[in-house]
Amino acid sequence: MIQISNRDPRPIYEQVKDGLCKLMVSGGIGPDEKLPSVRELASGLSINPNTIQRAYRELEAEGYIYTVPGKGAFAAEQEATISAYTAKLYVDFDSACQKLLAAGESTDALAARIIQLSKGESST
Amino acid sequence: MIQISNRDPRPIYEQVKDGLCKLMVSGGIGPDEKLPSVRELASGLSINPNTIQRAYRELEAEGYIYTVPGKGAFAAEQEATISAYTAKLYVDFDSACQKLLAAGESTDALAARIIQLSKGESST
Amino acid sequence: MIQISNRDPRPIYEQVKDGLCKLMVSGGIGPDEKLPSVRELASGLSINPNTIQRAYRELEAEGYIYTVPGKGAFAAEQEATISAYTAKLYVDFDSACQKLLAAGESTDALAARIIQLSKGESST
Amino acid sequence: MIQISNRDPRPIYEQVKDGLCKLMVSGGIGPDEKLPSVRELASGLSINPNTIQRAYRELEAEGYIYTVPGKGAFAAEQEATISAYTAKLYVDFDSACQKLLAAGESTDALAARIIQLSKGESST
DNA sequence: GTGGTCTAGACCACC
DNA sequence: GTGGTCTAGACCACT
Repeated sequence: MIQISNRDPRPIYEQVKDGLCKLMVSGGIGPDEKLPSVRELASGLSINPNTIQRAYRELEAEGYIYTVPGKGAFAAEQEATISAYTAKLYVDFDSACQKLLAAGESTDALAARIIQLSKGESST
Repeated sequence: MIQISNRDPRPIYEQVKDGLCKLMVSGGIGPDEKLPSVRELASGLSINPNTIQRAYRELEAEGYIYTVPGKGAFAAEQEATISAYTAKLYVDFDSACQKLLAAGESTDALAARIIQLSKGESST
Repeated sequence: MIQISNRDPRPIYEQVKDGLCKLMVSGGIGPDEKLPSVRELASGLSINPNTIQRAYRELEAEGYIYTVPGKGAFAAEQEATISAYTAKLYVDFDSACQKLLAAGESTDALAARIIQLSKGESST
Repeated sequence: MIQISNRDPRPIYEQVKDGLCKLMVSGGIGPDEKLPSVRELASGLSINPNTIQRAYRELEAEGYIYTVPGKGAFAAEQEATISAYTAKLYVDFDSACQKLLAAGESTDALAARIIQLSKGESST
């Protein structure tokens, strides 16, 4: 369910973090549900376990998950997770909007595009 | 007129490219107008000339400017420049929107935020 | 396997690009096969690593190779590579032919010369 | 009659040399005919006279023209001029052919292309 | 003066 | 180990 691409300029561990975040936010992984183990995910995605480890470590530091030594990693409460995640997304959103507005695009054009996107949501 | 920040995770040459693009798109530099020379901009921004040159080289490869050896670099025709630039910006915009929509945000919330952004627009 | 000559008026990074292209087109390097690392090739050819890296960067920008940070550079799919490469070569070919025809040479003379060249073909 | 382009990567003086050679070879300028003066050509092409001067200097060194101090520059005998010029062109032609043959193109394909070029000689 | 290339060597991020 | 960025400084070609 997590997509890793070498053509993506982002480092692998970030792609892993992003994939797990999406799963937790969209409900694919509920609160307090166990995440796949490092080894499991590593072999499943054909990625070095160290890379997965780093993703988990950072996710924990950012509060998205908590790990119980000897048991594994678990999704944190969704409320906090979601609000933190969407806050991050809004940073990118604001940046993109401001650049487009500065480039002369109208607010109506952007709003129309959003509606269009919400309908034909297919790729990516 | 171009802002360089080492807190920005992007490499310096990309920040320079972005700054110049903005200037050309917003009309700060008209078509066929001369851009600052490599050395000039380098000393102005306290950046190594090689770094500036890389920005110029890539801008030329992407069609934003054309350079005449011995004379300097000049802005290309705006039509192509602007459409290519906004197309790029829309890629980021679409990506941000899709993630937010996937995270459960409503189209109305995004549209409202755009209007809010268009009002409190401070810097270019 | 790559020949660099300072008698060649072309910059070194172009000679490197050309050499690598030839290798990939002729099958010396198959699709998805790993290219020599930047440092390796640099020391092998007694060239500064920065110069090699520029060649790699441009080859990637032109779609001939793709590079995975931390892993190395790999040859792209051959189909696109070959067609793009021969298209480039035909540009030079056409230009040379047109000049010769304009200078009064006959098509038969050129055709005969091609056959002659195809026989006395020595190096790759 | 001479075309100068900033988009052409070749230096201006080479483009001027090339333009004059073509004129002499194609008969636009007959043997012992006077070439335009440096100043004349410079103002006509909106080019620095130094650049024209360099083109003339090199053409003389290569035997294409001869200059009579106080009188101007004149085209040399056509025989020698043409053979030297076509010899140069054949170097490019051979190089282009060899690369294409090495890339797997057939001699027939090249011969066919030449005939095609000789008919629809329009652009460039 | 301009841009273009090259070298040398350092530092960083990722795997 | 890998590629990516940046600096410093030199040299060349063109105008």
